Amino acid sequence: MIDIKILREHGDLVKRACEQKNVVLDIDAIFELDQRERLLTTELDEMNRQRNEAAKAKDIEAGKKLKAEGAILENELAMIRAELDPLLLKVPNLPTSDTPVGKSEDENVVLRQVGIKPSFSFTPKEHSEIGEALGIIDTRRGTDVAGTRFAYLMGDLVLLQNAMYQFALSILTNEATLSSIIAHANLTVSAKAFVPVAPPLFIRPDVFQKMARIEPRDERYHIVSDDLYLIGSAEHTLGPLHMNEIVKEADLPMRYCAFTSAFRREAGSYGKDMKGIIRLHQFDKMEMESFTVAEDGLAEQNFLVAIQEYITAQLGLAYQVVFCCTGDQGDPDARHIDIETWMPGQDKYRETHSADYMTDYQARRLDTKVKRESGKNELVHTNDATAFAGRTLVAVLENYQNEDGSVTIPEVLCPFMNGKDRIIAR
RNA sequence: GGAGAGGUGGCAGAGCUGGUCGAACGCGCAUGACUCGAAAUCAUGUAUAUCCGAAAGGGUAUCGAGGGUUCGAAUCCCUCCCUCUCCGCCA
Repeated sequence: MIDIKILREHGDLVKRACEQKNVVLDIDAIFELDQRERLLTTELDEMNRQRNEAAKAKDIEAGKKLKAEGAILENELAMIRAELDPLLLKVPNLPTSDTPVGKSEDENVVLRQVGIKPSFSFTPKEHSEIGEALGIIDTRRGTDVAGTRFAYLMGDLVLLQNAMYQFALSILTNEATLSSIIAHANLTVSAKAFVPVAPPLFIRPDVFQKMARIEPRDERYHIVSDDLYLIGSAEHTLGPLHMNEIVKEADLPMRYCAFTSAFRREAGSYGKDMKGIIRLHQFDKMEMESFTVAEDGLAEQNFLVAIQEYITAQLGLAYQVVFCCTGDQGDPDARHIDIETWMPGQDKYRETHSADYMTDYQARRLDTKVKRESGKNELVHTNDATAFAGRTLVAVLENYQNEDGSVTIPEVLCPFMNGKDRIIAR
């Protein structure tokens, strides 16, 4: 949730943010409601003070009168809050000042392109064709058993995914490696290692709401019998890890990573990316999540991007770093950066990673705070970012394909392939 | 799933025959005294949010969450959430 004080004092900023993020919201109306809410609250506080006095004096008559009057105020307040709260939840986070302004993803800005696209002496195939031919991707059976947008990953592709997981873990839990990434990216952040986590894949609606990720609900799987949602990313249950806690400043940054399945209904993307495993209802992904003090949040995001770049580069993949414009940001995001990896079979860059910086937007509702050295409590800042996802497998299949239909394993993954050959072949 | 017990401040733990309870005592923590220094000891302080105030300070709300009874609720009632114990089932 946005800081209500920003809305009070800098309504223009909030209005501009809404406009830039394509959020239609009557900020003036929210402001009005808030003003009335504050006024009534002050009034009610004063009335309660009198009530408390009457109660202390055991003045039953005065108490009865004040109670009746208070009930009217309380009613009025409840009505205003019922109107105000849902509106406040819809107020998006403010984009950082360096975020490019734009209506849609078409106006995203490519920050840099890194790596060399592979050249082929033949026409490279799409991953779906390669994978189905090798028997490592089976969408037909996936569809038969679970429906459209489900697939079986088989054999060496599962080993490859596992290798990717091991590889990512070896980076994220190693402070020396993280230090060198930091030095390489010219950043000044802590090299503290990530704590690997196996988080719940289910989340309660109220917590999901606090993460500001429950919307769009069409996109979420809801288990009605237990009123639980399936997570769409490990972020959803990593972010609330310190809900209702006040952590020590010395404990920050706190960094976590988790390799989990992610569930998405893909509502509204019918007919898009129907081939292969680029857009499934269920896919596996390794996510990074971090909690920092406010002033370190931005550098932390740059650090997470640096890790993403490192992983992608180590895999020998060409990629571009894209600064997502305001119109392509999520509501809770202040700064959103994507990594798009070159997919030769599709002849284009495709999003494989994203890195979101939420400032204190999520922490406010989660009530995750840090006790600063000064003794003051402040909201923490949160960041989340992909380490690798199912789409990284797609990139490997397309970039490492050979003319005979086989696929070479990227060198850095070989130590994690359980002694398998360097080639995935039929 | 069945039966029972319980959720109080950073921790531990009273209060729960309604009023003097934002809440005892202890531990921890902070500051000060003592000390060459430390330990021990003593003194003082030590929840969160919000409003008023330059500050000191004060008001209000919060004893799992929400609602109710009452002039007055941590204490009584209802609903929900969670934890623990026993039985059953199970990877």
